[in-house]
Formats: sequence, structure tokens, C-alpha cells
Amino acid sequence: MKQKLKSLLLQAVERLQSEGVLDNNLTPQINIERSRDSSHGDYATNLALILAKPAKSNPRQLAEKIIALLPDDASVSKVVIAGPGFINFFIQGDSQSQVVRQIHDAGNQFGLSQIGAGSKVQVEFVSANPTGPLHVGHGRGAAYGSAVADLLSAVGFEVSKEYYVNDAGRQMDILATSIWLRYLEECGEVIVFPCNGYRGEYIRDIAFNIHKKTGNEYRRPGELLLEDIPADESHGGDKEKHIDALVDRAKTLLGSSLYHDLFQAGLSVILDDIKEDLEEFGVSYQEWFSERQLIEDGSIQEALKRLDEGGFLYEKEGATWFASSQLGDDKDRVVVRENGQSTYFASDIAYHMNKLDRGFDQIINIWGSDHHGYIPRVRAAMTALGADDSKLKVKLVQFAILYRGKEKLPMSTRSGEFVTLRQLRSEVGTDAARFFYVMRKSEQHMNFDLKLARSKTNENPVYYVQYAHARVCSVMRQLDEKGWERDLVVGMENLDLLVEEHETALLTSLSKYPETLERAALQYEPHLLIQYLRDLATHFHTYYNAHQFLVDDVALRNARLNLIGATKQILFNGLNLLKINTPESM
RNA sequence: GCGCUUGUAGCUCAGCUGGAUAGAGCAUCGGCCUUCUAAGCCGAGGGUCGCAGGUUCGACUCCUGCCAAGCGUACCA
Repeated sequence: MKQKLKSLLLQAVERLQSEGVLDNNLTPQINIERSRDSSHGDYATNLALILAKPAKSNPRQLAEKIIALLPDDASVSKVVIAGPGFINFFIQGDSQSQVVRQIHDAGNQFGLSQIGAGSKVQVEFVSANPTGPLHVGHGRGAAYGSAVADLLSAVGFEVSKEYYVNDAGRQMDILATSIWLRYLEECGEVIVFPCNGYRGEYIRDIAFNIHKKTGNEYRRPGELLLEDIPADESHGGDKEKHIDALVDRAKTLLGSSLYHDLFQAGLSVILDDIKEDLEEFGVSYQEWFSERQLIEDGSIQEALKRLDEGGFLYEKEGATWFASSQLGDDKDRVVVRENGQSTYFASDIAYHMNKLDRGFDQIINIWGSDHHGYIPRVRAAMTALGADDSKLKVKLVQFAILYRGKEKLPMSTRSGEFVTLRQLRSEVGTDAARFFYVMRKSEQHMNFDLKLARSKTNENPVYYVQYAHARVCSVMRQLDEKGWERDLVVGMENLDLLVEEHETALLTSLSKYPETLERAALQYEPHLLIQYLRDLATHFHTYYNAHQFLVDDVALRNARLNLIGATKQILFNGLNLLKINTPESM
């Protein structure tokens, strides 16, 4: 429709140009918008306002000329000038109601498009360190990331979802050591657990299971642990030095082979748990990409070599630096430490090089907002590698602050005191969790009230949308009980009977679904879809209360049934895309 | 100090890339169940869009400067 109006306006502009009213080399951007207020018609354009200045005329007069030169079209019933010079279009009612037929014909496919044209997009999200279960902060990234990815697929992009597994590095060593210490406790050794170790209950569970399976294979005398080791914070020392020394001790006492086995055992338990958790949350990945693999297959060396060839590396104070400040970063960054170890950032350079090599047209990283300072250096790295850094899009997700009513809940991983995504899901349900997470713009700091999300009352927006779907189903069941049959053909033939205010409002709302989907996808803003679905549900509920569907008039009845059938289809398509259930009754 | 994000109704948040009278849910108040599910609907009250300038036909939206909150500013990951 927009396209049609655009071409009509373009013809009018061309005629104005040939009449000399407008300059010939003027190529105006024609903007057509949905009217916000139905009294302003269905579509509006600000064309006259924009052209007024170059045409040296006042906008309303210009609008009159444009309208006079506008070619006739069957689907446009009325064109009027309003306000300062807006041109409002009223669309013929029966062309509006055709959306019901289109929705019925396309069914589950309605709204999908090919604007992505098979362009390859990678979306990386969550990527939480596998040092424990996912918590509610990760939940937001998971819900947002998967919604963005699924939306992009829906509009024709070829999407690959990826989780970057940080299975290397110090945190993982601390995890392995924490597990080992709990294991030793399990064996009956007396140990002092480090301040900086992972204290969560799940560590004990893992240790317990390893002990059950392997007996005393990993047991070493407890008194050897702390020999000549720097004091922990609790004893007036430095907790970082203490834990690092403890990790080294674990490696020495166990030997590299056993240490590796233990490390691997812990990692796989946690990773499996994360996978299962996400799967249950409706989030699936094409790729679980291992950081360790980058280290082991020489990718990091390769990446550094390429940076060096570009002249971006230099040595200072025994370390190797990447001159990222030449490329927009605040300062240069270390890639290889004085001790010869590459940094996490070096891994990330290699990782992004790998992403580029895989030929994605667009690389979308979804990160927690605390990583924002990291963006310039990654961009710098991509540029230094000779890539176009505009391929990279970073979307930051703000933290969700969790409340239970008025009470704020703690969120710290190390202490083990945090609400896990699992707990959240079991407390409020997967549907409500997804809905709540995606309901807000990702950059918005979010207050997540568990009490509200859990409530099975009118306070909860999830049910509002689901209820609309269930209500349509209920009407269809009632139809059956009355001994009537739905006649699709009769309904379609009588769509022009849908002239009530509530009906045209619902029709308009339905016709907006494809463009909403498109916008939500291209702008990476799934909350627009949620917003839309709530709006659609409102139109339906209002209609439901204002008019009877199951009327005696066969023509009207079937037209209405087709209308609410189409509504049900859109509610289904939208919720389904967001992996939220659509109950047939509630 | 510098950087990123945020600031809209009592609370939680939208606001369609600069449009017409700034919207929704919750909360408050008042109505609607002998008729398709009241997890619903209708109505009322509630606003200096953080503050001050600027850009223009027109600003919640863009620019500048302040103010406030969160985060970041590692040879941690």
C-alpha cells in the first residue's frame, strides 16, 4: 500500500515539475507513514511540508496542487489536507479487509519476508563463562539474543546463533581448583576454602559426583596444599596471589594429565547444564565455539602475525602491545603478557578473525553493558585485520535488577548467592520469563519483579495476550456446540460487512504485522513485536466486548469469524516466533 | 577526569528514525457478568518528557552545556 501511494505521489511531483512549479532536479524523499490517529485517515505524508521551502510556496497550497495532480486509484477513497499541510489518505474499506484473506492464505507464513535476501548473519549471545549455572542476568541476554536471531530469520536472513565458550584462562583454573578442593573435603581431607574460590552449592555437587565415580583417584594429602603458599585475604594476605598459587599447586600435585581430566569433567558438567537450561528456555545454538580451540590450533598466533604484518604490534616492558589507539581506542592493549601468556583480548581478536573468515555479512555481538568499554578495541582489531568494521554490530544489554515485590535480590556469582535462570523459570514459568525480558528495550535498565511475573492475575501482561488467543479458540468451540459450521468462503465473500469501528481498528492492526516484524528485526528490537501483540490483543478484547460474533446472520457471522480467525493466526505467529506458548484455553 | 548507557504519570515502561491533542499496564476512583471465558471491557483523575539554551514550518526525538543514576576506564575473563 505504501509503495502504491508513493508511486502516485511521485507521478504528481513529476507533473508539478513539468509545470515548472517545482525544480526539475529536485528528487524528494517521499515519506509515507501510518496515521497515528484514525481520524487522520490510514496513511499520511509530509511531502508538502518538505517541498514547501524549495517551491517557495506555503505547504497547504502546495498540498492542494499535489492532490489535484494525483492520479485516481480505486483503493484510495479520500485524500485530504490537514494541519500544517499533511496529506492524509483514506483507504477503501474493502481493500483494507483483504488482509483477512491474505492471513488465511499464508497461515503460519504470514508476515515472513525475504528482505534479508539470504544475507549471512551471525548472532553471538550469552557466552557466559562456564563456571556455574546461568543466572537471571544471562537470562535477559538469552531471551533478547534468541529473539533477535529468530526475527532476523523470519525476515529472510540466514542466521547462525553462536555461544562463545570461555573454556580457557584463569577463571576456569579457579573453577577446576574449587572443584578439587570440595572433592578433597568429600574424601575427608581438611582444607581451608579460598576466599576467591567458587563457593556455590553446585561445586559441591560436581565434586560429590566425581568422588562417587572415581573414588580417591584425585586425592592428595590436605597438608600439602598450603605449604609455602601466600596467605589468603582472610589471613591478611592477597586473595589473588593466594588463589593463583593454589591453582599451581593443584596442577603440580595432580600432574597435568589428571588435572586436565578434572578440569574437563567440571567443564562438561557445567556446560551440559547450561545447554539444557537454554534449551528449556527455548534457546538453541548452531555453534558452541571453544576458546581453547583457538589457542590449540594456532589461531591466536596467526591473528597476532597478521596484526604484526600490518605494523600494529610492538614490544614494551616485556609485553606485546596492540596499537589500538591508532584506530579509535583510548589506549593500546596488551596481547601477550610479560610471562608469555596471551591475554583474553588476544583470544578475542583471533575469534573475530575467525568470524570474518567464515564469511558472515553481519556479525552481531550481544554483550552485557559492562563490556561497553571493550567495543572500540574489538573494532580496532577488525580494522587492523583489514576488515570492514561496520560488519560488526554490538548490542548491549543492561542488567536486570531483580525484585521480589519491594525486596531487591543479590546477584554475585562468586559468592554463590544469586538467582539462577532455572529458579526464575520455575518460579514464573518460561513464557512469562521470556515475555518480561523481551518486553523492554535492551538498553533500558530493567527492574524484573518476580512477584509480578508470577502473578496469575490481571497484573500480568503475558496472560493478556495469551488470553486473547484462548478466547478466539473458545469462540470456535462455542460455534461447534451451537451446531453451526464455519463457512470460510461465505466469510471471505462478506468481508465488506466488517464496517464497525472496532472491526476496522482490528483490521488495521492486523495489516501492521508484517511491517512490525520487519522493523523489529532490522532494528534488533524485539520489544516492538511484544508491544504490537499487546496492542493487537487490546483491539481484540475491545471488539469482543462490544460485539457478538456468533450472530444469526450467516454472512456477518462468518465474516466476523474470519476476522477473529485471522487475529488468532497473527497472535500465534507472533508468540510462536518469540517461543511463547499459545494456549487454546485458559 | 574521560567514555558508554539511562532519565517520560505515584510505580514499571512504550513513543514507529523530526510530525498533528505525549501513550499503555499497575496503583487510585466510578461503572459492566441470566447473552461467545470478567486472566476481559468502559469511564475519571494523574505530565514543566531531568534542567537550560540552540537548530526549523514543527523537538520527547537532532546539537551544545549542565544535573542525576548505572557501568566502564587491568599484563582479569
